Amino acid sequence: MKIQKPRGTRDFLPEEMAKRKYVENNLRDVAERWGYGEIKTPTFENIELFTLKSGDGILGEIYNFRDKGDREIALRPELTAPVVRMYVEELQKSAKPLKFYYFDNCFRYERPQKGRFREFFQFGIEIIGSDRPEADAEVIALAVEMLRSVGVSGDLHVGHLGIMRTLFKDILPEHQSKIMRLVDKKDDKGLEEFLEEINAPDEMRGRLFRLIGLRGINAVQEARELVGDSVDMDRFEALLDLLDVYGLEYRVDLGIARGLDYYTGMVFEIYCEGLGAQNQVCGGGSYRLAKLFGGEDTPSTGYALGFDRIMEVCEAAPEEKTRVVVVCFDDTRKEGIVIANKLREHAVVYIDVMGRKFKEQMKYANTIGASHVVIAGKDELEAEKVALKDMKTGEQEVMGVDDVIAKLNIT
RNA sequence: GCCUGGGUAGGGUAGCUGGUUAUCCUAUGGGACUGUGGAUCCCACGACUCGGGUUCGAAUCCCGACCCGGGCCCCA
Repeated sequence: MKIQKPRGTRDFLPEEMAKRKYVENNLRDVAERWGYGEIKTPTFENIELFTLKSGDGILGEIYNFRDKGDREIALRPELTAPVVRMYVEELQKSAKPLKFYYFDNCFRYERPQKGRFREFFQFGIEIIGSDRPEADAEVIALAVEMLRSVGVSGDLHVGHLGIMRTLFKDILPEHQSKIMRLVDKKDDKGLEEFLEEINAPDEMRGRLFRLIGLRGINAVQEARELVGDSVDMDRFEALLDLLDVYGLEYRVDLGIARGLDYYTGMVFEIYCEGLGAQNQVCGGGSYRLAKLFGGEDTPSTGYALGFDRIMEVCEAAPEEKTRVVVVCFDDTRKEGIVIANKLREHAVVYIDVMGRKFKEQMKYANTIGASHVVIAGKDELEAEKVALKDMKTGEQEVMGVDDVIAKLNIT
């Protein structure tokens, strides 16, 4: 029986890897230019790192195992928690803000479907140490810029959890989180029923429903009327102001709840067409996790891009490289290798390793789409030259290897 | 975990109202061609996802598992 890759995993062949690498490099480049430094955390962590903030309920979605030292280990299901762990463990006293980016694989035990795999890739950034609107705005602008750099445009939705939370500060925390979940799902009916069930005050109910329905430019003003003035309101307004400075198009959506418990302030999501049910390519917000992991309370903001989903929708592709095939004969194979090596300093060079005859080598050059063939035959070599053939035009010319290099660099 | 569609050589397919050696295209390796590619011809390679059941006989019908696609749940 043939061995197959595990469910929800993928192999990436050279052609696709070239494209993925290209997109990855573009994202990296943007992150670097904005002053973010790359970090790498372990592929697996102690499982508490992930259960601490989300409870045991998430165990069903985590790849976990007990190692030989009887430690409970989890393959990382996301990267925000590891980054904060790293910060708490070794960077708490560093100059703020800390700005990191990462690109790595994550694992979740879920039913695979379009844009969702059990091993998937996230490209994300975190900025640690600032709770100011400037940090929030920079993060959002960076997300949009990254997507733009690979030719992806999406709908940006921006919200703020602090505003909604002021509405039900008197409600039990577990009820709050259930409400957030329902809000995030846009399940108005379920929300109505739940509010009924926990006997929420009528007055609060009405305000909540009006709040999560708020959209567009007047949303802030209306929200202010609904929940009153607060630091969060001011910050949110300042944030929107800054988003205008960045020249971003966005939609205020106070109904974003992100389904997660740890976000505390600004939250945002970016959606794309053409991805079916999994249309979110980016999600993030500001949070306070450091304290939970045993550090000082520290504000942070970040997001993760769904790299695989970006690959689904992005058209960007690397330029085709110039390929050159060195063709030789049985009596010139060694000379061919030397010439190929010299040319490799300037181009992508192939040389026969199949023991093929001259004609077959030409054929191979054609199949791989070589732009040029360098023929190293006895006659040419005796004159210290080779023949350069242009595969498009069919023209051929005898010249020295240095001339070949010069010629290839021009075209 | 649930609902739904599907699984035949590396890729794409025919067969699927059960019945010889499972069809064709393409790709790949080799040859016709010994210093000039894309064409043609020939040869080779290579598949019924797995397991059980029904049957004299299963790629074909039934059940289960696995995997893929779409949707739900979930999405830290």
